[in-house]
Amino acid sequence: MPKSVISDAVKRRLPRYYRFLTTLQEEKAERISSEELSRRMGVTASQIRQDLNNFGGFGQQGYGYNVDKLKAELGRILGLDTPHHIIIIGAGNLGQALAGYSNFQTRGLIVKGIFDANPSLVGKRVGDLEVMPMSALKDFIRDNDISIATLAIPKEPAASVAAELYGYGIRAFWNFAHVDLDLPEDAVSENVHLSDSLMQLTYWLNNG
Amino acid sequence: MPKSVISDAVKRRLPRYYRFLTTLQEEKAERISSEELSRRMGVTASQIRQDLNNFGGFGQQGYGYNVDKLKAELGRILGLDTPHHIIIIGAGNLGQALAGYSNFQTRGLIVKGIFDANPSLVGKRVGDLEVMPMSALKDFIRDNDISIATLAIPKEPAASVAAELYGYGIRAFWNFAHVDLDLPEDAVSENVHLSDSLMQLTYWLNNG
DNA sequence: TAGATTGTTAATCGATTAACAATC
DNA sequence: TAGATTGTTAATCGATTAACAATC
Repeated sequence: MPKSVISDAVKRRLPRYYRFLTTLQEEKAERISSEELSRRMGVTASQIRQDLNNFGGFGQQGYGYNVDKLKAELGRILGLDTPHHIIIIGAGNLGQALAGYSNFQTRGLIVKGIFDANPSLVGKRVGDLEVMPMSALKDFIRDNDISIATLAIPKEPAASVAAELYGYGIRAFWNFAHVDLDLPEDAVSENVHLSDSLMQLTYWLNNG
Repeated sequence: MPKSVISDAVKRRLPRYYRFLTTLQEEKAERISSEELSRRMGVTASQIRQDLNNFGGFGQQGYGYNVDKLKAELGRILGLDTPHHIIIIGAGNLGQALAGYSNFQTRGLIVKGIFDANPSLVGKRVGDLEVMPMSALKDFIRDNDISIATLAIPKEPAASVAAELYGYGIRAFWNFAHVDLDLPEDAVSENVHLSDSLMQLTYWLNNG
């Protein structure tokens, strides 16, 4: 199903479609037209149809899209139909917050472990997890089928920690460290640079 | 200085330039050419020059860009030369983590207060702040020159809380609630939808 | 069937890249 | 001055929107 190449812009819109479909489902809507969805989402109907047709013809002429079916298709495309096991590196405030983020569980995203290099944090309870030392990483990743590592650590250790995790087989990095990771070709990172995001607001406050 | 209209794509790249300039400064680099910067950042030199020239000619032919000057200019454009006062709504894990986020202070972003609707959290110490009740919002905003409100709350109350804050004069919203805010024209929100971001990774794991 | 709405091709728009004259 | 590198215009590329034939 991944035909030719899907542009990054399209990929980044998929979770938003998924979110609106979830809302429609909660409203017990059975079907939705691209026209009606476009009004709700504030994008063009044309874009919705183009985006979806990158992955297949999920609609039906004269009818529109079946809400349940389309949501299931999007979930499948987004990889939400199979569970993913996640670890968090860094048990500071942010790491702890992410460990308890309830939105994940509902999407098959399971936080299996949390680690910290600081011995004084090791053993601390975080939700129903216990902070583990970095020395436990290798075995834990192997034994728990971990596919995503979250980096909730300062920028200085980020590169070497990422390299270590790569060595243990991790290929997907969710990076909150304020630095861009330089990873091998077969790995990918999604950056959440919080201060970059906040600067969009200070920019706007400054430049109207 | 905000000539014509700056595209969103350009605006979103500015913090990344700023970050690389900071690194160059730490390396005591005095000047940088668009060519050398392009190599470091993995973008084209042409794009760098185009982007910067939206705001003015900060370089010099035959020399390149002065690191200190360019960083200062970018900081000014991003509104980092004047302090911004921020409040955080929601003193859960995420709100607390954001309250303690040290990257902000260095950029003139000052967290002045944190609020929660849950009475059992009110009075709790978070760093050197104390959680305040929602009833204190109005006066606090007026007395502390608050320009940005961070929403670290569930999606259900997000719309009404944003409306309340708008009523108190807030025009910039940093939104972590998993919903898109519908704000009046003269306000702006920057969304940080964490699970949307994580889904970029599950997508990738699924579709290579 | 007729009406509605998709899937898809074509047209437009905007963003990125290339090229080069201006100039330090 | 000659060499280097910007600022900026022109060319290309890609993404968005419009249009409409296909079809449920």
